[in-house]
Amino acid sequence: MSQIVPIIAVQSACSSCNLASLCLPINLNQQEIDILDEMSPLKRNYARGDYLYRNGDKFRSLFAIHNGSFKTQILHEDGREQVTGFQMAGEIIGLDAISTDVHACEAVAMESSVICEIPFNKLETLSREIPTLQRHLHKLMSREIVRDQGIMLLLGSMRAEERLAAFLLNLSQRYAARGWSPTEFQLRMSRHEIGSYLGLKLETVSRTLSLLQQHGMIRIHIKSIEILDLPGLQACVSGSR
Amino acid sequence: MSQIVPIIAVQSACSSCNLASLCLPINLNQQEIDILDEMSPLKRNYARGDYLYRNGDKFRSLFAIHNGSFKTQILHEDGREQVTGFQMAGEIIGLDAISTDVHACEAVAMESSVICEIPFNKLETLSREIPTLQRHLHKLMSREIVRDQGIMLLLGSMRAEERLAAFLLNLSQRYAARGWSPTEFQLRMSRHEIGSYLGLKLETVSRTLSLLQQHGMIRIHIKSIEILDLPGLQACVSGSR
DNA sequence: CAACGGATTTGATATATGTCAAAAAGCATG
DNA sequence: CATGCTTTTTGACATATATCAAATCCGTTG
Repeated sequence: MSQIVPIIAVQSACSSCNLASLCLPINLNQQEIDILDEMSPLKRNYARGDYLYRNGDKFRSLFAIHNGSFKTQILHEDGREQVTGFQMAGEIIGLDAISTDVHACEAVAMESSVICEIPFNKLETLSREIPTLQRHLHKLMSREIVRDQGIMLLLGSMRAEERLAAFLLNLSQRYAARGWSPTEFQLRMSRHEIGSYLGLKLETVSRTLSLLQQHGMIRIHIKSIEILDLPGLQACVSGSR
Repeated sequence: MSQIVPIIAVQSACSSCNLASLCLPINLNQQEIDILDEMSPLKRNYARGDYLYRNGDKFRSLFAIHNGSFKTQILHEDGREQVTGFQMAGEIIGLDAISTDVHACEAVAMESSVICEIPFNKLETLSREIPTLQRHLHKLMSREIVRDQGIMLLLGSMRAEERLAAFLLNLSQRYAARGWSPTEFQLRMSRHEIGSYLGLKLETVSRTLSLLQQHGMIRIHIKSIEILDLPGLQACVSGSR
């Protein structure tokens, strides 16, 4: 699942939260940074279970995750729901709402989190003045498209074991990109949520994780996971069929 | 699958192909239109099976389909492939390549087609000068994200019959939006390609279409399809489970 | 620390879809 | 228009995942 990449490049040292430093990390000159800082985006706390936005909410801002993590999900009229992503620090959510000025999905905090709100009107205005920012915004959106297509590949053509392997590798890479351990981390989401994301039932998720453990690929206990055999997982994903 | 919408609003009367008229249909004033026309995008013909771009090609332009239709697909290293979309007249492809400056998938003509090439550098420059165009580009990209998430929902939580119903409804809507019959049209793609798109094997696609026919929802013969019961198909998609 | 409720694991079984195979139908070619 | 190749349909059977159910584990709360 190499198509699934972190939404934005990672800031390991992000003390202050403003557009220039965290939300849109790019190389700008001082003058451009000053302009950005004037936006002084709002910073807000969210507790586990809080909604960042809901289906149908009016679109005003993009949201950069300062720290913590979120899940995004679509709700279908018949009650079906599909988790479309798990987002972590440094990633930006809300891009789907630009198309209709209304949020097409909902975002829920998976733990205590801090969010930078980026008013989209301001962002558009600024990106007309700062080509680097404009280009960055475009790449951001395009990367989301590529990520989604990677998930389509996963959902459309991988078996349960391959899906789980791809999922774990993706988490591993994103933790590594943040300077955290790529082999030992806590899953923030339940089996049910993993299942929804991967198009599997929670029992299948549980069974398949047990299987990967039996194969010596991982050690897992509830939410604690240790990856023992990264190349093995990669082979699993690439292992055709 | 109301999430899956046409990529851009449709131009029923598109005699000339330039940014102002077809490729990026929006409301601009005359001055803005003149600016756009200076771009005078290249117009080129493609035969069935021709590649518009391939995996790994350097990204330079977006492509607007003037007429005809294309499929886009991802190739996985192990030979797996996933059709990520079927595009028709008025839709824009290539957005995935912005993220890395390299095309992440390939686009193949499904019939004789005419393409308008839109140099992306010029588009970015122009969209800094024309806010309406900038907003339009953003909506274009966001709509692609929403579309992809709709497919994730389909692949992650629908059964074969529901997937086919959603697929047919989506085609129907897009044909209708172009002023063509929403209930009678030719499928441009093979059962294999439909299967790849919907995460099903071609035999399952064939069987399921036969089933929909038995239920009186459609009349299908090879590539000719007539939809007999639009509400029935809608109920099928929304019919939970 | 006991008790409760939700999450996870595991087992037994059901079912939807995949796989393999063959026939039929359609389409292109000489 | 006869031939051969590809696509589609249909059947029989295999298998991966879903479903239903129960036991266990875990975290929370009083």
